[in-house]
Amino acid sequence: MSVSLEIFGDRWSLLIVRDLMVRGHRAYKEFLGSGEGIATNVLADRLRALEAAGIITTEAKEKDGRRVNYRLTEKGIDLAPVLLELLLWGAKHEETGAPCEIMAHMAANRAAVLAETRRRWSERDPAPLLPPFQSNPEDAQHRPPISKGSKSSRTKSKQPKGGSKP
Amino acid sequence: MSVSLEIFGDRWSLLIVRDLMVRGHRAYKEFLGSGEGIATNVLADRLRALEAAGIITTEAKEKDGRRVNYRLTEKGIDLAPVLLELLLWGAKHEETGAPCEIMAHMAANRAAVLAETRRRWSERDPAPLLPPFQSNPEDAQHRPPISKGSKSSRTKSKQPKGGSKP
DNA sequence: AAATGTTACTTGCAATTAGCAAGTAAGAAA
DNA sequence: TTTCTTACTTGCTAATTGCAAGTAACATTT
Repeated sequence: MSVSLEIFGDRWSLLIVRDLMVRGHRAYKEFLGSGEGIATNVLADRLRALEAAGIITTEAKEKDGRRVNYRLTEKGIDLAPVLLELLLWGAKHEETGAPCEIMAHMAANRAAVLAETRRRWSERDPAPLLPPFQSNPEDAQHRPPISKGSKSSRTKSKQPKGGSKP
Repeated sequence: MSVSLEIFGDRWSLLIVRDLMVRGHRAYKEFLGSGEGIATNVLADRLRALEAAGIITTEAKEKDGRRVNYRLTEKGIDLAPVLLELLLWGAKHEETGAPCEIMAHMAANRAAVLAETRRRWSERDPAPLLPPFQSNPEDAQHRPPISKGSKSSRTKSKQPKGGSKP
């Protein structure tokens, strides 16, 4: 466990993995604008570290030569149970903005949620499994039930406090 | 999740929780000598933060007035699934010194392991569930199979590299 | 083709945090 | 009464983080 925590024992690494896994993030700027505001140098550093640890890969492909595609490896997608338990723990014990019907469903159907997560990964399904939940529901614009996402068309607002935090 | 990672999104907090949960740690110096070598000021800070987050409690009781007893709260013991998945992930993907029969057993019997962990917590069972695994097996002195521990009678060797890391 | 915009980063610097060694106060043991 | 233990704190240095401002490579617009 201490070896594992050397890799993602920090504020950001697991959030990056979560963004890859449950939101549909592929590109650098998507992580940058991802709610909680990681600094760009730290993001670059974490992506490098995650790649070095074999948790993500970076493919510079696609027709647009600027863009880089980040993707989870098998080792990375195997973190899904950890992320799920962390999400459920947070939903139970901290006030996240996560709707409790969804959380109850995920808690009762862990295996199905994990299977769906892995399916989305292997099929490169780009739709987010979960949207970014808002802490204060009045500024949530449209929240789909599950796996039918608002395509993450988020403005680049900085959200200095009380931002999204599933 | 980002709220949760604000609490234990660092190198040490989850290791402290693990020491409380699966090794039998109660006292300050036990954490200090716990293999991976946390600095004393950082340990004091993390214990304070974990207490503030409601994950552990500190009782200054016991007949010896110097000693402080650290203990997981319900919220803290609810982290068991997260820790278990992290342990299993590490055993699968990183070379921890964890014997793979034990890991296979835990992977196949998650519910039983979690039930036993919670039982030990509620009954204040002080015996370690898992010993500190060694990376290089030649300096492992005696490794019990499961939940029948070597009472953590460890020398206070500093283990500067390649130490114990379940 | 030139100018402008995008994307994925660096670089430099201030502020926070981690790590180390050395204390110290309260209590217990010799 | 001295010495030992335990759970810390304090001071200092080194590393890490966060912010703002670049920059190189490509793409798009005019």
